[in-house]
Amino acid sequence: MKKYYITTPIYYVNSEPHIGSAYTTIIGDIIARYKRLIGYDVFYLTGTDEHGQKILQAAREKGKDPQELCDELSEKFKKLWEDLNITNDYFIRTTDPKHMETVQLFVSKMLENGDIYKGIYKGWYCVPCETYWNEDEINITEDGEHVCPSCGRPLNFVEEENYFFRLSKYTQPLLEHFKNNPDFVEPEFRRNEMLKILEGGLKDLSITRTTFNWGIPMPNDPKHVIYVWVDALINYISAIGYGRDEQTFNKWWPADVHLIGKEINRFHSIIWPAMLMSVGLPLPKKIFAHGWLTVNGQKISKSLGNAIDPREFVKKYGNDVIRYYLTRDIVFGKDGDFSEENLVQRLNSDLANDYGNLLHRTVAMVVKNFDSIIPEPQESLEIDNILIEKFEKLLKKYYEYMDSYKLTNALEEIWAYIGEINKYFDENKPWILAKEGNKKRLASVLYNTLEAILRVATLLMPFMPDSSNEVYKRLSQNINPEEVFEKKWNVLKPKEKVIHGRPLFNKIDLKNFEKIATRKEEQKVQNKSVEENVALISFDDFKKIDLRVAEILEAEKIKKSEKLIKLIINLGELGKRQIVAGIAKYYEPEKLIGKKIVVVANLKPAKLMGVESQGMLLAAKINDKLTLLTVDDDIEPGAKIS
RNA sequence: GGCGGCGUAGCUCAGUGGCUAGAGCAACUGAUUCAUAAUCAGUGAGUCAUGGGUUCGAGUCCCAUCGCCGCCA
Repeated sequence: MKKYYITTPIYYVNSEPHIGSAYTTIIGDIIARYKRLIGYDVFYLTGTDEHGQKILQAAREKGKDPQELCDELSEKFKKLWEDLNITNDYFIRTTDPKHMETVQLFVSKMLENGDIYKGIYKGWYCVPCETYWNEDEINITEDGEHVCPSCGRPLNFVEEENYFFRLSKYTQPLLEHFKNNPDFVEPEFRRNEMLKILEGGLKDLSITRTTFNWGIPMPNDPKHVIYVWVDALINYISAIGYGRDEQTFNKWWPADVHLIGKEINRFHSIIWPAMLMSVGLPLPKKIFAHGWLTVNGQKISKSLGNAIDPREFVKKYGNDVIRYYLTRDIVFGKDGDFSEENLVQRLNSDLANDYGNLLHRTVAMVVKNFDSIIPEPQESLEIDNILIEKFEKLLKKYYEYMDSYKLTNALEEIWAYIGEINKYFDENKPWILAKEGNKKRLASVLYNTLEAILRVATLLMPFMPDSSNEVYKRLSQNINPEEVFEKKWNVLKPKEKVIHGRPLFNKIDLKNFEKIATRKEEQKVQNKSVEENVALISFDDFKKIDLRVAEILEAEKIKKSEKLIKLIINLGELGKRQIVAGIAKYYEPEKLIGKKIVVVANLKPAKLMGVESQGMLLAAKINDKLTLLTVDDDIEPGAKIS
C-alpha cells in the first residue's frame, strides 16, 4: 500500500487558535481524507509548539507556570480539531519528553558532524518575533529607540555566547536541490523568493539561547537551550519515531508534503532542509506555502485581538459549509478574504440550490412514484451514456487537480458536473414520465440521477464528510466508496429505501442575516482603548498624518442633522477649508469662532449629510464628554504639529 | 533601497501575441413545475489601472507612472 505523510505546522501556543490555523488544518484534512479515500495509507500530523521566550512571557503575564499554560492551550487546539472533525493521526507537543529527547539526539548528530560551533552573538533581539536582527536591519526611532523592523516594537540588545549552525555550508547543496526539484516549494513565486535568498548566500544561524530556560537543553552544554525553531522543525520526524522506532520512521519519512503558511517558508524551505542534510536524512518531497486569510477584509492579528474563533462559524453554519467555502472561494496558495457574505452566497447557490436541492427533488420523486424504493435501471439511452461519460471525464480531472493541490479547481469541476445532473434531470422531464405512466423510463432516469449524486457525494467526501455520509444514509447505501472509483456505473444498489429528510443545506437570507464578525466588532469597540495601546504604528505611519493648527472662522449647524457642524477654518499657508465635525451636541456654533484647534489636514475629503468635509478636527471624548484639542499658546494658523 | 507579483464585467476570478476578451455568482428575459421562489435556456457597448513603445497584430512583450501586496536589505 502506498503511503502518504502530510503535516501542518505545529501551532504556537501563545494564544488561542484562530481561523488561520483552522484553515491550514482543514486543508490538510481534506488532502489526508482524499488520499485515504483513494487507497493510500496516510499519516496526518499536527500539534503544538510550546517552547520559547514568548510563551514564558505569556505565562508570566498570566501568573502561570509555562507548562500549565501549554497544557491548557494545546488542549484547546486538540479540542478544536475534534470539533472540526479533523482526522489527524497524531498530535505532537514539543514539551513531550519523547520529542525533547529526539531533538537532543538530532542536535548531537549535528554536533558530531561538526556543523555546530560556539561563537559570540551580539545584537538586537525581538522577543515577540523570537528573532535576532542585524544592525543594518533594524529601525531607529526619533528618540533613539531601536525597534523591530517586523513588528515595530522595542528591541533588546543582547550579547551572549551561542552555538551556531553552519547553515552557510548548505547554500550550494540547497541550490542544487532546488534546481533538481523544481516542485520542491510551491507555489512557484514562493519558490523564487527562496531561491533569491539562496543565491544571496546563507549566514550561519544562532541556534541556542542562554537568557532563559524554557526550552530543550543543549545536550553537551545544558546552560543553553535550543532555539525554538530548531526544536519545532524536528517535530516532523520525532512524531514518527525518529531515533526511537526506526521501522515506523522509515515507513513514513520523507514527508510527502509540509503544509505551511507563507510566513514560515524560510524555516521550512531552507533551514529545515539544511538541518536534514546535516544529519543525512532525505528531504521532504514538497513544501506548500499557502497565503493568509483576512476576515471580512480585515487582517487577522493575534495582537489586535480580532482573531475570530472558528467554532462560532462552525456552530452557525456547520463544518461542511465552512470547509466547502474555504476551499471553493479561496484559491489555495494565494491570499484570500474570509467573507461571511460570500460564504452565505456559496451556501445558498452552490450547496442548497445546486446540490442539496438536486438530491431533494430526486428523492421526492422516488418517494411518490416508487414507494420510496430505489428502482432498478432499465434499458439505457444515449443521454444516459453521456452522463456516464461526463463523470469519467470529471474523475480524471478530479485526480489531476487533487494530486496537485488545486482543490478549488477540483470543486469547480464537481459543480460543473452537478450542473450536468440537473440538466439531465430537466431534459428527461421525469415528472412528465410519471404523468404518462412511463415507469420504465422513469426508473432509469431516477436511478441514473441518484447514481450520479452518489458519485458526487463520494468525490466530495474529503471536502464535506458529514453531508456525503448523509447522502449515503439517505439512499441507504452500505457500499464501499472505493467502488465509485473502480466501477464504471451502477454502483448504486437498487431496491433500497430512500429517506426524504430535510434539505441537506439550509439557505440563509442574505438580506438580513447577522454576521458573526459584526458581533465581534461590537465587542472590539468596547475594548478599543485597550486595543489602541496594543496596536503600535511606526513613526513612518505617524508621519503620514499632517496635523495642523487651524483657526475657526465660521461655524454653523447643518440642517437636518443633530450632530454636525460645518466649519470654515483658516489653515494659514494651506488656505481656507470647509470641514464638518460631529460636535453639535457639545458646542454652540457661535462659541467656536476664533478658537485655534487641531485638524488632520491631509484626510481624504468625504461628504457628510451631503456636505463636503476637507479635513477632520481632533477632540477628546470619553462617555458623554467631549472637548476640542486646542493649542497652549498662541500660534499662527497652519503651524505643523509633530 | 533592491527584486518580484498583482491591478480584466456589479462581485470573485480565468485568460500559450492573432477569429467578435471568458467562467461562476448577482441582475434581466424566456421555459418549466419534480424540488429549498428551485432547476434549465438565453442575455455582458467591460477605457483588459494610466501613458508611451515594439509588432501586420498586445489584456498577453518592452519602458515609464499610479495604486495594492510579497520577499530581501
